Amino acid sequence: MQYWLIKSEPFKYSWDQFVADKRTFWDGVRNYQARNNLMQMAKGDFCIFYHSNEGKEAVGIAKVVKTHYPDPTAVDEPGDWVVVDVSPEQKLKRPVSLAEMKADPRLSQMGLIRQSRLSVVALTKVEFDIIVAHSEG
DNA sequence: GCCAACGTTGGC
DNA sequence: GCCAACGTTGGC
Repeated sequence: MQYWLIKSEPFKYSWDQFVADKRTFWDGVRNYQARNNLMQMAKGDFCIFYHSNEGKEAVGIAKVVKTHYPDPTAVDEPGDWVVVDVSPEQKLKRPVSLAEMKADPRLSQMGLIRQSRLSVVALTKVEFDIIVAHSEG
């Protein structure tokens, strides 16, 4: 079991849209590191759903329901890009802001903060649990 | 709107 | 294969 954080601009694809869809394929990744992370995702892995730009906060938890397959939106593009299927697991009781995560020294090493541009980053179970704890605190 | 960080591209 | 130039992302 692994843990991840996936970023989306709410303008492009918001948590509410995700919940309405019940399931989506996570497309648009055009970065090799992020793609490699997608390829490592296993069925049942949990992902923190993070709103970038607008909001800048973790808003929910998604679950990987299908492992990687070719990105249907990238068939005409060079490179082998992939997507995974994810479903909403639960909404966080309250969003956890980036400022709050930055303020927690236990999260200072997490991928989101170390490499803020990466759209799919790995989390440790500890980091995942800390974020969830913040949302309940 | 600016800027920092980082990835990608292309000339050599 | 190196490195400068450029583009993109995302926080502020």
